[in-house]
Amino acid sequence: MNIGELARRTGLTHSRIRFYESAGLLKTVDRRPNGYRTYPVETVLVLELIATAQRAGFSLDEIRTLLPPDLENWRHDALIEALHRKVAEIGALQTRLDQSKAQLVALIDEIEAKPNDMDCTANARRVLSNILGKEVERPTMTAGDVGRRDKIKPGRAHKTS
Amino acid sequence: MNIGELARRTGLTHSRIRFYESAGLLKTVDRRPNGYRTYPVETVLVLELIATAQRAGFSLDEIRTLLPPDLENWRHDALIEALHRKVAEIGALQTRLDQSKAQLVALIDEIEAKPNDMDCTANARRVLSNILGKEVERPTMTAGDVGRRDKIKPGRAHKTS
DNA sequence: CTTGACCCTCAACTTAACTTGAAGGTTACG
DNA sequence: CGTAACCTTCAAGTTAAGTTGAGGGTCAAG
Repeated sequence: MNIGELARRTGLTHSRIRFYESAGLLKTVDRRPNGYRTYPVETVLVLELIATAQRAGFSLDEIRTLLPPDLENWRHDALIEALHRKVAEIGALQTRLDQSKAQLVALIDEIEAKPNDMDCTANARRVLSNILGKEVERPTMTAGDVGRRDKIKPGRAHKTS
Repeated sequence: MNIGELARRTGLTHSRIRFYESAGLLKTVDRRPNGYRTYPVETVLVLELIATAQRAGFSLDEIRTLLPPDLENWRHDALIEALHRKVAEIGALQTRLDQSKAQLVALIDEIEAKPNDMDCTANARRVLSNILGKEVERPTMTAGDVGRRDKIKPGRAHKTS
């Protein structure tokens, strides 16, 4: 079949299919005398497999190294190992996401838990110091002089401000 | 302070800090007579805040629209809303990851659950047909003729093969 | 013979978030 | 004075996974 029909059957674009070929995911494609690419039916499966693997989080690079030249001759051990690795990777990502989410939720709570008698500015400082885990100094003197403490620590190789 | 010390204090690279400035995250930076950038101490906080927000999944674009010109004057409502949106986004991503992970685990099981009396080729077909949710025809005749069924459905505008 | 639907190649563009490099000014030390 | 450690700008490179466009063949119908 021509690339147009393959595209229709798989839902991919022409350019994407050609790109996969150039990326080495599609092993030498046959040509008709006029130069048109011609594909065997299995190619539909291969492309669907690629798309599925991508959705599962595999990069094209990973997919290329795992895809066998022949759909029925998988490198069994490497495949199983890659699947396990990917599961672990997803797990790690989930852990990070759990943390991020918890942090965001905590932040929301904290912002909304402003004591009635506290003004917004003070609350901003309070929240800020909490999320960054450090003291946030309140600007005391006329703004513009903050950080203008020159000549402190004349130790070699770098000045402060 | 100079960019070098800011970099040391935040753990970011010089180039990254300059990049943030050019990306509009750092509002006009003061210069010394010699052209060197000079930063007030708060910049350390701003940069740490940016890094933290990034870790939580915010893009620089999002961060820019949320960062107030002044660290103590947040756009409260927009911020809260953005935080809620991000939490929801993370939730959606987690759902997708759960699915991917489950699919991968199922795939591993399936590959390893090959009946003793089935050969690898047949198992590959079985597994393949399961993950793609369709029948995978076994190659019957001499390979090379598969998909060469011409002239079926002569419907206008595109030929098969 | 023209029109329209196909197909081809190859280079350049896209996005995000930076990095790298070239070319050069500034400052401090010895 | 040299040199090392700073700092400057600006352009171009990086990665992934494609997309877009220019310029040009092919093929069947009317």
